[in-house]
Amino acid sequence: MKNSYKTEQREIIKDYFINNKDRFINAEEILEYMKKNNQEVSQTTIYRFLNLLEKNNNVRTETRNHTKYYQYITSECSEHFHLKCKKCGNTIHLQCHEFEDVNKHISQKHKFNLDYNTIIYGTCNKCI
Amino acid sequence: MKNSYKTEQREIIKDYFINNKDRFINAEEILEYMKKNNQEVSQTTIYRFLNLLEKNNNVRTETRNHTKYYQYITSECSEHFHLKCKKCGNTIHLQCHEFEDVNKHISQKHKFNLDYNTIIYGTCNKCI
DNA sequence: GTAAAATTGAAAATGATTTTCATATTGAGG
DNA sequence: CCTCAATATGAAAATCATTTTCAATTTTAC
Repeated sequence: MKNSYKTEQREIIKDYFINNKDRFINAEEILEYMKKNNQEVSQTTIYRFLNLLEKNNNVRTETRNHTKYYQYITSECSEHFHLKCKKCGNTIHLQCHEFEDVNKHISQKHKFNLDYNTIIYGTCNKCI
Repeated sequence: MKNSYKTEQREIIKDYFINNKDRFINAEEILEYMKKNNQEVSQTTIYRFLNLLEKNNNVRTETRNHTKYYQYITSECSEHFHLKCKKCGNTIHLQCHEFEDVNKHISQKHKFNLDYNTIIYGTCNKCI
């Protein structure tokens, strides 16, 4: 990461993100996790690291209930789109050529480049 | 609106939304608009009305910089998707059969129903 | 090693939003 | 067109996630 030093705390937080890459996590959860594992960190440090990750585009974010949630962006998930159910929160990894074809169409005809880190919301059939 | 009374203030706020239906607006902007037009409202009332609109699915929302922005949902914009540039904020109204076809595909094969009020983020060619 | 750059933590500050509580307004049903 | 229960309002205080401040510590480049 540019202009940033490696610290043990940051590595642990990053690992926690990677081990929970299918979920969105907020500052409070990280703080609790660190406490449980007897890792000393102040919440200030957590917030600062989260801001850094966001600035460097290492995370997707989502705001619910006045609090910001973060999901680490792994390369394996940066090549397809994600459909997230607004009700149950379940996420579908959309790895299908149909959508890729439309993506190309949108890029060529509409001059717009969809962001793989965008989350596309809707409702899954279970939750209708 | 269910279980709600019509009040002059609410009508004015709603009109303001409709006259700015292509933009996202926050509580502060509404408060300023009301002041300029010598309409008495407390910010409490504005926040309460915004929450009501959200609960009733009358608005799309977006959070930037710790503040929540709202866009009124008009029927004319509830039948196609919206691509929003993360950089310039410009929005493309995606009225094309290609995307509609994929939408059907996603509904049938992936058992997922995209939400027309979802905003799909990316970057427009001007901003690359 | 050393120093400059970056990180840390505790406490205080910020600021958008919510809550409280007392008062005023709305509209459905007589 | 009254009445009353339901709902809306405003001012001030409270909340709470996040940021700032500032002094002290750690990291890494040279």
